[in-house]
Amino acid sequence: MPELPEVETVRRDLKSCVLGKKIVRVEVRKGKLVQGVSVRKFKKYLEGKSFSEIGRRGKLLVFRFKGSVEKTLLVHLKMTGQLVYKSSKGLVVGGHRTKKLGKLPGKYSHIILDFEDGSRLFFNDLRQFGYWKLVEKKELGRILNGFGMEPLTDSFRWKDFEKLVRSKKRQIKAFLLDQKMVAGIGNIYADEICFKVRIRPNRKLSEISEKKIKILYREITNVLSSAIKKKGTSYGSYLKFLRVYGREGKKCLVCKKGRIKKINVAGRKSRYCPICQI
DNA sequence: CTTCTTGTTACTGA
DNA sequence: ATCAGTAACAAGAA
Repeated sequence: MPELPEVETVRRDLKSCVLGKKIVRVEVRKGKLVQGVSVRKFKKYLEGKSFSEIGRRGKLLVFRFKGSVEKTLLVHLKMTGQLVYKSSKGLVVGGHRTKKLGKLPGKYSHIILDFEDGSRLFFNDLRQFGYWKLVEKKELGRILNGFGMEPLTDSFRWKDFEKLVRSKKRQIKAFLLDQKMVAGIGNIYADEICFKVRIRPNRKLSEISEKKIKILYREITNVLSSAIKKKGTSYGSYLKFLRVYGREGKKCLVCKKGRIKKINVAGRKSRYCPICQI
């Protein structure tokens, strides 16, 4: 499941592959994954253009076109989306190869871009929740402004974060998952951040001390940036560093005593150590 | 066959 | 206004 670190990894990998390459053909196999304009207009808009920059806001990828500012392409991977690049020599970048998603194009390749040099970009999505959306400037602003604080940037300031947290009474897990609060955190990293802060995911923000809020602020940055260094969990090696996610029933790696519990918080499964987390 | 799982959003009701 | 809870989306796993 791609969260901020995975999406950032995709962004960095893709930047070195596709920027500046002319798109010569667009194949849309599942029209419903194209949003904002009709499939016909979508193809027409992309063909002949090239990307000048790839940005990111939370888990959303923002593709800018060279010499054309009226529209921007937004790509959301949701739960099972992948962007896989294949060079003309057959070198594959991104995604994670499994039996089901192995072939390129495969059963789950729904949008395919062909570049002038013979390389290709595949959008694979098993569950088809992801999307490619062409938006105008005005809507782009509206969408990007809808996200909350962007961690790992200078705008993620302690004073603003403290004010935000102090104005809410929700459970910490619900807060971390809300993209309008802090953008980019999903189920895996929310659990991992809660573990690092030693707070149970169902604890209300109003019950957390000033000291722990400061630790929370620091750990959001720490957990996300160290996951990026490992290229994330789904495609990279951060899996080895997970302390609670996917470890329910197992002994806690820190206290060696507690068994990781799994409870429902904010409609999601949440894992925590009943000894380390209060 | 049924039920559960996954992230996000829309909706409802407190 | 805020927040909790739930259905819906698709398809695979159990």
